Amino acid sequence: MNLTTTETKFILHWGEMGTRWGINRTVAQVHALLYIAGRPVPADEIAQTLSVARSNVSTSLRELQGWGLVKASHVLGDRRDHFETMQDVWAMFKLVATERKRREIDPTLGVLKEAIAQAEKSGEKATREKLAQMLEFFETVTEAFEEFVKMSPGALKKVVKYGGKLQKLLGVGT
Amino acid sequence: MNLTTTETKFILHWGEMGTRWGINRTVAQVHALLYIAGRPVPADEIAQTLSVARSNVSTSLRELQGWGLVKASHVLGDRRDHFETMQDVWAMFKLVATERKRREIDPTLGVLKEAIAQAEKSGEKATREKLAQMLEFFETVTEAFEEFVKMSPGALKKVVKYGGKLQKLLGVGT
DNA sequence: CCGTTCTTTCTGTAAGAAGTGAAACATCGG
DNA sequence: CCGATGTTTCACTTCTTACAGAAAGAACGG
Repeated sequence: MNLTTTETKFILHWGEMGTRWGINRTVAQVHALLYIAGRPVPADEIAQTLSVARSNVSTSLRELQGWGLVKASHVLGDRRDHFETMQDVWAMFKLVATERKRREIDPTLGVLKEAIAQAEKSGEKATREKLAQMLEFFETVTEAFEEFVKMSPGALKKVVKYGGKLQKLLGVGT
Repeated sequence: MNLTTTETKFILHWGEMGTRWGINRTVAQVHALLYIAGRPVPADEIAQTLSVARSNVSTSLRELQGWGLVKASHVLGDRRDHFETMQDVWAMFKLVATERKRREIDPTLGVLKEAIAQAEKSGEKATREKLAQMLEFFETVTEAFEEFVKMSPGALKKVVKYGGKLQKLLGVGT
């Protein structure tokens, strides 16, 4: 697959973004490539296009499949696995966000709850209080987030549009 | 400073969380420590408590100050700088989120816009369209996010509480 | 000023993550 | 069942980042 300069620029940037958010550069690049391609691509073609080892692509694809971002598909007359990603950006985001919540936020909630119980038992009042505040924050944001990802993009846009008014309606200041 | 097991557990977990989100482990630990301490702490005490090099603490504090999360303060009769972090979790979150948006999302919007213009010029219709969708997504989410951080925690809770009803009110499905 | 205390910068080392290529493994057609 | 094709796993290398410790740099007290 031959990339135009535009496509290359996008893929490289996407890779950088990935690293900043704790996602492997190659993984992010593979995903970007599949998004741009918009069709099932065989692994070796990905490797060639991105100039990375075939094995590296294999690992990255497995990772992406683990996130539910990529699925394997097949093309008639071709034994090779092909891979494609969803073309709906909002759906992509939901997947990743939900999965990260599950993998990272939920365990954090657990740790906080445990720590609070422990602090309670050993009479560490100040620490207990701080952890409780943190827990409350996480719980609120988590719930808000869950409402958020339930929305359709259209709904989201309306909420943004009327956001200020809604806040007034609810009688809460900024 | 002597940490209880509860505090240690929290600080270690916070460090891990940091690494998963592209934040240096020590930086995150220092921040957690200051949050738990809830009072100005001198750098050498931080180093001792976390068992890291004094220089490492210095770098981490500088980083945290860059995020606006930590500020230096002074204690009468002590020449050493002391450092403290805000105790309001919501405020902390706002700071970090806003700053990350500035450092990472905004440049991404720029790259996308450039790439779209370029794709337009060179007639890459499909690519242009995909990038445009991505840009639209980012813009919508960014706006939503801006409404979000404007809210007080109280407002947020109400929105969560009435979230479903609001969506119905707006006539948008899930 | 000069010694003391505290802070930051810098350089080398160590730890960790990412990536390659070879080898093992699987699948399929004939 | 065997050769061909495609995929994954694994051991090793490379690259990056984090960290420690030394040295340099400030700030202050006397």
